[in-house]
Amino acid sequence: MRDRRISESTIHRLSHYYRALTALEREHFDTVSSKELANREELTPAQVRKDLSFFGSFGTRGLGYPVKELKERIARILGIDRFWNVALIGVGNIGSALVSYKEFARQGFNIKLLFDNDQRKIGSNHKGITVLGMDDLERQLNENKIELVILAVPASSAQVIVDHVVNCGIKAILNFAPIKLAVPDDVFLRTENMSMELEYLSFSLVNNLPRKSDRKKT
Amino acid sequence: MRDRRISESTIHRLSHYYRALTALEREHFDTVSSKELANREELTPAQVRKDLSFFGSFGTRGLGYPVKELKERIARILGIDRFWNVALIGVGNIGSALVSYKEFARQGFNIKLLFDNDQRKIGSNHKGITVLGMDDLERQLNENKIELVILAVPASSAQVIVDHVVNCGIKAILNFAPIKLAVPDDVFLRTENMSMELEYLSFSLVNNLPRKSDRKKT
DNA sequence: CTATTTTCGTGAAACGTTTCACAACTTGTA
DNA sequence: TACAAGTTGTGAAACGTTTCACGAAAATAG
Repeated sequence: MRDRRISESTIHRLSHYYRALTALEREHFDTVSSKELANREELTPAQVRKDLSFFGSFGTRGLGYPVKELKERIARILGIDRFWNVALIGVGNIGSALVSYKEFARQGFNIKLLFDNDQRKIGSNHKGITVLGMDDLERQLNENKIELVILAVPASSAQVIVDHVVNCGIKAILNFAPIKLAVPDDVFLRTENMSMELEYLSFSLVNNLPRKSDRKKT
Repeated sequence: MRDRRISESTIHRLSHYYRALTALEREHFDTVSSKELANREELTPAQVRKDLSFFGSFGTRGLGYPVKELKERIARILGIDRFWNVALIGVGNIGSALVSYKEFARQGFNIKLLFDNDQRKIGSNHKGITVLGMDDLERQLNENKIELVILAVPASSAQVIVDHVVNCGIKAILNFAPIKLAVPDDVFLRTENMSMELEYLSFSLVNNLPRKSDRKKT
């Protein structure tokens, strides 16, 4: 074992492989070559092999990779071979869309609790979940063993709320507010900035950037 | 300055600079140093300078960069110094959230048209926009001079619909379906995969991945 | 059984990006 | 004017990622 650090891009590509393998399984393929896997996600065979070899070799020379085993293995690496209890804070436009977003549930992310600090929303019901007030946050997160929090609040209140969430002991946060949030070093924070990709498109249009691929790097 | 190709990461960082500069302008700063700009978006001063120098030098040695000019310049580079006519296809959970997403409008992306192929949704109203049927797509896109399409349809129908959109002459598409779409080389396509960041978080939690700031050498 | 084909796994090479380090320039002070 | 402090712009070095190329292994055909 040489350099034991895994890059962000590799992890993101694992998500792609997982997606492709799910399709391959549905199509009843037993094995898949690095070439086929690469084609499906617009990568190169060498990159697929490098990525997968990072976690040990489970391909068979002359044949390829076993679809089912590889899929399970990647699920385990990504931590989606289990269920995650998720709380969602902010039941506005984005928030209420995310409650119903089936892809999350499909990957094992179960939104168990909803929070908002708008009195008019507290007590209301979304997909069978009752919206709670923020004062109850810590007790509810603990009692429901929440490990992951999705933040869909306005940028203006995001930092205050993320501080509160961090104080409750949460170690992983997905932020949808278009703002840079500060968290302690032991908390994992990822920010989903939906305008950024639109800006990338407008940049491409005005600069006539020749296309390389559809994939994101960071 | 020899290599004339701009990297995807640089473009994404421009979005970050733009965001920071918007805040700095609001805080009435006239100039900003690469150091300050870097701090605000958790980058390094050298990287900020390299990125900005790529588009010509507009900083002043000893002083920094002029906030207002730099912001305008980046807006021009990103193509957000103007308005874009946008159509949104698929008025489901995600789609209807995006109609109300203020950040888009703030950056000049005006959602002008809504489409869906569900008879029950056609004719309904979202934020003052009437949902149209898909058979009217080409005429409506042309008449309204739509340059950019956001796709918020189920993965199962995404490819068919993107083909239709491409046939209408659209050259830039933002896809929210968690699937790899095929488009001709002259069409810009970006895919927003919201599960991917959740998967990254679950990976981080199960692998206790040290954050970048932890690995920085002192 | 042997030859041919397929495909993996991986060190090395190529390529790309970030950081370093410093000359050059601007501002401010006296 | 002279000098100190601050900051850019940029080659060069360091670092990181992707691609190449090929040996090894397995499958397949004859």
